[in-house]
Amino acid sequence: MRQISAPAKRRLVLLERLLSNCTEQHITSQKIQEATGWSAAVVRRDISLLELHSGASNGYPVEELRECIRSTLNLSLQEQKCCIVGLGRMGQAILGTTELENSNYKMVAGFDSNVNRTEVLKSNFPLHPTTRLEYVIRSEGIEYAILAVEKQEAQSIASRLCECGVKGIVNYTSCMLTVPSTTKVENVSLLTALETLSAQNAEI
Amino acid sequence: MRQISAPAKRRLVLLERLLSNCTEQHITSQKIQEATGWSAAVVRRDISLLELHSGASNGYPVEELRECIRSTLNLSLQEQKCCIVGLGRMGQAILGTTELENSNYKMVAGFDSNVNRTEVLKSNFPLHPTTRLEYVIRSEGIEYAILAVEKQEAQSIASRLCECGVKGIVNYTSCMLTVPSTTKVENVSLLTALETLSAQNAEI
DNA sequence: ATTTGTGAACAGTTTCACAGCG
DNA sequence: CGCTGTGAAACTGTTCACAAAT
Repeated sequence: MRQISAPAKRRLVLLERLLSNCTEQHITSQKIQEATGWSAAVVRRDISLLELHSGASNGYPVEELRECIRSTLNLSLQEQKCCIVGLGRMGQAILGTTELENSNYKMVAGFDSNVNRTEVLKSNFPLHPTTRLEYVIRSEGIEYAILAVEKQEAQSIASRLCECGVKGIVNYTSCMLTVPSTTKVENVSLLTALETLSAQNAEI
Repeated sequence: MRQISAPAKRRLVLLERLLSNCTEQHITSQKIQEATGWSAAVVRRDISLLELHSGASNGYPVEELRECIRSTLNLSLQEQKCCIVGLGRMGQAILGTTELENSNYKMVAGFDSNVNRTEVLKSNFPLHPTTRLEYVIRSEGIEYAILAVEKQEAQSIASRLCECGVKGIVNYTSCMLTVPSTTKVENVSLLTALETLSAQNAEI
């Protein structure tokens, strides 16, 4: 067997985040159950798909497990290039984030259709007018985009991003994007997240 | 039948977002398939769980369907109160967001452990030192929290939020939170989202 | 002794295919 | 007559329970 289902992949990504803050040397499926709420059986099944085979009578070695998740799920590739499109309030907050330091993701470009912003804002990487989107993404080989534009622009920018081969979009807008199956979308808008929480709490 | 699965709820929330930007009067399951990538059969099954029963030979009436999703999934309740904890770069961006205007969510409080921030920052709702978290959440009846604090504080603040009965947390930190099953978490950190995209793109 | 790894049973979700309805 | 709604089948994911490993 060597086929990791989508739900298992999502859990493994979160497990890797959990392990990154873990101070113990070893961790058992039981401990992971307590921390995450997933059953110990599902945890063991997920991890077995990684073909780690070093879990023993004292549980999984934390660092080894973490490294195994990272390599299997392509979380350890060197320098995956990202860009941010839309430099309004949200985009500016992301510009200055330190969250990607020490990660494999590197922000290499920002875009906004308002040239005033691209000229005035300060950042560690170049800011361009949105007209240069295709050129910069192709020449830099950017694989991931963070979408933080106004609602009205969201779908058209998303389509342009897909067109130039971006593999994934982190969608900070509350619009549902239509994209080809070659591009993946993660919806992280505040409104969508709140509505998802409400829906989960609705007992039906 | 009257049991909506978690994946179906997630899809319905996104479908509601799609409908909110839809200009047509009617929409068919086939059209929804083209926009979302979900199969027409799964769309019909999801919608059938709502017991709308007004789909006809020209598809579902958009406004009626949208309202039905909203009422079934508790998206139409009046004024669900939210607060934001952590007023750093990300928190400040959320402070000023207009995304929740015209929604049922109302931001009513902000918290930060740095009193300088709570005194200096401008906002349409009161900002408090984090020591007042429990008091304000309980007295205001706040149900949802947006977590945008530093990594080190994330788990302890999350536990305090659960303790005072918050039903859902939108987690902007890249930490995996351990919470009781009475509180739901949506992880929307940039790093987690990027890693989830990479994992989906890894062919295993 | 404790914990993993995994066949086999089970539960849940999606797809198929078509009857029934507007 | 096109489109929904839904049994039944197919598939996917989860849980159980225990043999294997250290």
